[in-house]
Amino acid sequence: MDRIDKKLLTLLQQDASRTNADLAAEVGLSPSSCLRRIRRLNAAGVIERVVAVLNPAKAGRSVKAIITVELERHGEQYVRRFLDMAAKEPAVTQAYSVSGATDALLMLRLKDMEELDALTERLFREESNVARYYTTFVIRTGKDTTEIPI
Amino acid sequence: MDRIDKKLLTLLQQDASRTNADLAAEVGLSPSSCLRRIRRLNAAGVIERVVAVLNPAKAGRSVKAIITVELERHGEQYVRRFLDMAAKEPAVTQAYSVSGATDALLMLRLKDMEELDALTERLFREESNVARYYTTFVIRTGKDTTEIPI
DNA sequence: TCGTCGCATGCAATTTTATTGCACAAACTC
DNA sequence: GAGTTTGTGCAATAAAATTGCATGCGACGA
Repeated sequence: MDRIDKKLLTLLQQDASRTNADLAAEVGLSPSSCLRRIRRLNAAGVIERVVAVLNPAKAGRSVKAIITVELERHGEQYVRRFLDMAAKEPAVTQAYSVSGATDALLMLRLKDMEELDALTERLFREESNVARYYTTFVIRTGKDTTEIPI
Repeated sequence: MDRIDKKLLTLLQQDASRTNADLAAEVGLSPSSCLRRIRRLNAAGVIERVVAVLNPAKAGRSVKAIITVELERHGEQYVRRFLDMAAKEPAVTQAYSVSGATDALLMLRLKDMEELDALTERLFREESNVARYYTTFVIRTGKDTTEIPI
């Protein structure tokens, strides 16, 4: 993982649709050499996947909401069960168990409020071990990226 | 945006490194037709970008933290100013202003605790208009995806 | 210090993939 | 129902990725 690898990772995190020759020129390598580096990064699992990122509004998911959850029973297996259940929901994009006052945090991508209603209905029913939950809405997005500094 | 477009978007959100011919076969189109659809989705901005997603641990960023922030002055321009400042931090992957008891929420990708220390030092200095902030750590990740259901 | 080994590199040939022109068919408009 | 728009598949072409091979550089041990 030298300087060139890091540069490649930065560039690919910003735009993975560029041609290999283009990237090669930018990092100062030949296309073949550049390609071999990228393949190595792929094989090593540093690059986990290459994905298309959609415009949420144009994909009909403009509402972003965050739910913090306090469970009834806090044991590890209960937390895990809740996370598994939450992860199955397509509208849930992130599901974490967290330290602090609450047990879990969910990030949601919603079409409308009805969808939120239906979702909370499913996740927070009587038997679901949830003591309390707090819903907050994202008003403005200052930043939302998948890019990790290397 | 018919059934085929949606299927393409779903597939590309999961893996955008597949060949066009491969995708075309899966959705039941010819390569040329499939390519034109994808290009149309790109041009329309439905597909915002194509990016490489890294393995955080292998990229040396294993700590994920969430900071909720309460500002001193809550006016829109103050919130915006804070978000802009937060967005400039490479370790901040998501920065939102939110409804509810707090004003903003940040999602962080950190190398270690020192980095958190330095970051909070920068973001929450005396003059920064932050009244209070609460840091929580992600213990377990049940789900973390960029995929939006169509 | 010199020789050797391992590894990354660039070039050029090859293979694979993306792209385009074209003719045709379906849907939609007037 | 004629004309227009829009999408489609096929085949040719262009572009890109991939591979084999020879070279060069640095690390390591004799």
